Parts: sequence; structure tokens; C-alpha cells
Amino acid sequence: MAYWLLKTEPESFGIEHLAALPRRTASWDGVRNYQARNFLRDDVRRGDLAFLYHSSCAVPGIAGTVKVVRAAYADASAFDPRDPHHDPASDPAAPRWYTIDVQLQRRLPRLITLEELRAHERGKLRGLTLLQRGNRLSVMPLTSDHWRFILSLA
DNA sequence: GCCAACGTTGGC
DNA sequence: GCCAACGTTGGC
Repeated sequence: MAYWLLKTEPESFGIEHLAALPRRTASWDGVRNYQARNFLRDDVRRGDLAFLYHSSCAVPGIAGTVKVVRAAYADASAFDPRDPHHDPASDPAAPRWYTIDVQLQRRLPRLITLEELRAHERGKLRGLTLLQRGNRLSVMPLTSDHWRFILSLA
């Protein structure tokens, strides 16, 4: 099993939104970055676990964990001209973008803030992609050691 | 294939 | 709102 971190902006779609959905499950669509797409399409497996990270907000941090309940399939939002993530270059016969389904597994008892993660940047969380300079990836892998350590902070 | 210009991300 | 960092685009 692999571990991931998924970024989302809580003002548009955060853990509260996910928790309110039927079966607490959502399609993780709208990813429009090739490196993130490659992770989704090629490496994320059903059964993998991921942190749900809140970005672009007052206090960025990890809010909970989700389980991958469906592996990659074509991201239909790219085909919809009215969708903000519409991409006319994505052909339904050869989709450019992919999505996965995730189910909320656990809301952490408190937000593990970016500031707190940074406190371990040179220690237990050395090498964590999220903390690397200029990192903008919205889907990134993390090691099982990092996964367990971050959970131990909660 | 180079690289300047531009758009986006995301912490602060 | 600012701005550093990064990815993408497109002229050449």
C-alpha cells in the first residue's frame, strides 16, 4: 500500500464538504498538472491512503485521511465547456486528465499545521515533498515513515 | 530546442 | 495583496 498527500482549498472543497457527501466519497477531479496526473494515473491504487491537506487558507495543514476507493479513470470535467477545469485539448477517446475517487476515512482530532510540519523539516520529516522549496504539486507520495510520524503528531 | 513572457500556486 | 517559484506557451 502506498501513501499520498492531496491538496485542496478548503474554501472551495475541504474536509467539511467531503464529510457531507453521500458515503463521504468524492471524485478527485480537476487536477491539471502533468506530474500530479502521472501519479494519479500510474501509481495511485485502490486501497491506498492519503492525507487531505488544506492549502491557500488562513492555517494550512493536514485535516484528515482519505482512502482511495476507485483507481484512475478519465476526468470528465475536462470535457465540459462549462466546467472551470474544461480542457478542449482533452479528447474523450484519449483523455488527457484523470481522476480517482476518495472516501473520507478519518478527520484528525486537530489540524496538523504546516508550521508544525516545518518544525520537523530537518528531523523526522526530512525529505517530505510538501516541505520542499517551491513545491506546488497537488498530488504527491510520502513514505510510510512520514505517514506514521505525522499521524503520531495528531 | 531555446527562452522570454505569461499564468498559476500558495505561503505569508 | 504581495511575490517567489514554478509550469506552460509560443515566437524564433
